[in-house]
Amino acid sequence: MVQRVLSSRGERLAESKRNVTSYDVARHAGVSQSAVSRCFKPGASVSKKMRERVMKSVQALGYQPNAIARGLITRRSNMVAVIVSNLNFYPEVLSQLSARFMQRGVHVLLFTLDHESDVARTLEQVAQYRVDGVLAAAHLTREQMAPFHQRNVPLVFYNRSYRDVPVSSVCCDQVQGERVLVDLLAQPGRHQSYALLSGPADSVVSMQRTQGAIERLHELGIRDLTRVRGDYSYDSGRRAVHAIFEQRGAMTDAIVSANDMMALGCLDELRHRFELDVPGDVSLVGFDGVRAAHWSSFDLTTIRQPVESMAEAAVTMLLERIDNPGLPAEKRLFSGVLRRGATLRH
Amino acid sequence: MVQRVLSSRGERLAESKRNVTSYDVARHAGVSQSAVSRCFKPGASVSKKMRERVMKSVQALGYQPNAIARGLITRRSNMVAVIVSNLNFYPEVLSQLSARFMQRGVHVLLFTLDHESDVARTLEQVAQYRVDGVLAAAHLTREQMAPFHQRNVPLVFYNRSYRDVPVSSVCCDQVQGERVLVDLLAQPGRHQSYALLSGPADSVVSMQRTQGAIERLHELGIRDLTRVRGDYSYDSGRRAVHAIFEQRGAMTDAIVSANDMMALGCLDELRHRFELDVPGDVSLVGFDGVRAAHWSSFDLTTIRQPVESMAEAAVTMLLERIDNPGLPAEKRLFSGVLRRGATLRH
DNA sequence: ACGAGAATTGCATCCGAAGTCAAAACTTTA
DNA sequence: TAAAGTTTTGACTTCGGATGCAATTCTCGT
Repeated sequence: MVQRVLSSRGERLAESKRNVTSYDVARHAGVSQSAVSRCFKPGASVSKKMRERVMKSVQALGYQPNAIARGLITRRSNMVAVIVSNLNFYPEVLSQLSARFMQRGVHVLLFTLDHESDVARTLEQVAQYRVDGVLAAAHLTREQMAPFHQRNVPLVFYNRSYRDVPVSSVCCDQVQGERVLVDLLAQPGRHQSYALLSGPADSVVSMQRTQGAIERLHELGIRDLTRVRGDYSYDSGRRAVHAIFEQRGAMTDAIVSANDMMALGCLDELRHRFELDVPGDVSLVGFDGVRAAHWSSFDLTTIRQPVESMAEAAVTMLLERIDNPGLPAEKRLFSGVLRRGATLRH
Repeated sequence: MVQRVLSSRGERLAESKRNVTSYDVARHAGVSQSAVSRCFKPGASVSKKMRERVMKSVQALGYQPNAIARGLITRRSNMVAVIVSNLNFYPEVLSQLSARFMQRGVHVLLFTLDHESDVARTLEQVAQYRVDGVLAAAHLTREQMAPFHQRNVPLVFYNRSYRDVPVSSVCCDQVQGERVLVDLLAQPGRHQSYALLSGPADSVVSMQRTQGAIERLHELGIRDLTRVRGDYSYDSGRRAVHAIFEQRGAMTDAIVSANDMMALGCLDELRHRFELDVPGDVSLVGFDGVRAAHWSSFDLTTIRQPVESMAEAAVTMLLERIDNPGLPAEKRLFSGVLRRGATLRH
């Protein structure tokens, strides 16, 4: 009994809550549905009187146009998919992207990928929502991009560039950044023995940074270096110090880390576990310019990625390509900005 | 001439790229559109033969059901809005929420609010997209929630609770957490002079934490304390140390910070600028349990919010209410977990 | 092989807004 | 004031998939 009562009440509620549609507004205002629709289209042919009348009914009924229905007929969802590989690593980027999209009235459908997630299924979902464009801060294979190209859905990559695929991207110049760092480290007489701490094997960014460093070290005649691999995390940075010292004894006096997080892990482990002085005993450089690198406990020497400019560029590129599907793919490369901290020996 | 050719090519492209619909599949397979639709509805009445035939055409044409169109007819967008006030402050939360929603096949429409953003306009957007539910990790006024209640859109708050409004929320018990911290600090003979560093004036969480601390200090007979205000950031933590010492000279030997970020700022400033020993000269506690609090440079004593459990609870509560609109509002309160670091004098 | 009953399929309609086009209302001009 | 031109307005169709219902096909028992 109670159940029956509740359920009938639920039904009545359900009915009363039915969203008001443009038809409801039209009826209330005594005009046609088209008229209501036109009142929400900027630049449409509507008389002042009509607009007032309609708007009054809109207010009265609390009408909100249904973006889903609109999207169906206009074939424009006004949404973009933002795909990020792992939020923890660089939250600023997402924050920047989101703010800039919102500011331009574009909505963000967020997709996060971690190691367990099924990329194919995720991309299927992206496709099903008929987003107007895709901003990917994650690695996609060529096959995975193909559907977007076929459907003419603009795709912009953030910090992933594909040498042979004509796809738009906004990147920080990883190679050049590392070269700058290596040049600093390798000033004559400064350091004897180098270690290179790279990121996960499947990270193109890590690969580029590592390659950039190696390349420049080679050019400078330094071929002998310890190499270890981490996973971009603070903890892996700590572990890496052990791995380095195991390979070389405690000779190493310069560490090049593929990102800041690991560099901070190294720094803490060097100082607190090994009781070494940085930069006195070991010099250390990172890459990214995360907030914590600036903290006075660390004051890390690093290359700061110009996140604001890059986010702005990425958002602009994507929206331009949505408005103008004919635009060719374009790669924009931003230089990182050297931040001289106190983790580098003089 | 070239133009003409290109444009005609463009048109053909444009046509060929027109998304394939269930009608296209139906025609290709020689069945009705309904049949195609049913093949995508789990548990629908479809014969094996039919399903095979349809799926073959689906493969052949690369058909992807249009989630927008589906949403229009089913009145279920399968999207929830996640509203976060500022990504920088606690990225883990968003990461957790996103992963858990995705895992359950629910899509996340992300809205970020900063101080400049127009909350009303943002909420209007949320409403227009007919999301199935809203998860808010941001402060909303009662008036701002009202439309969701009226439309029966479930709303769950993350770490904001409203005393007098029957709205669902998942919170960490800020008050209890602070009491635990204060009890630790205030063990007999440990500290002489307390300072309280609170967060932004408009943060309810900060208010609760601050009140919790004050309350317990009062109960313990400690009424005399320095109070300063920060904005949750590391830098404001650093500045706060100056403000505290200006008010009291350097007497203060216990600082209660309303969050970890500010606590880390304090810690760095105390150690590196004031060359004080923590915990030797000053004890310090934070709140949140952010990653950096665990780093060996800091090893902060704090209360860790059980982010995983809270995220899981929030997601579950929201989805339950979407499936079952009759469920009453519910407030779930999680206790924080004390993390004993090394910033507290013995 | 036939008919009752169950399982499958297709037709028609709906969701809610936008766009097309012709009719209606309003302006201007002679 | 009527004709011609301009602006507004409304009827109808469309977007793409879901669903109630009737028609069809398939099972199975006799």
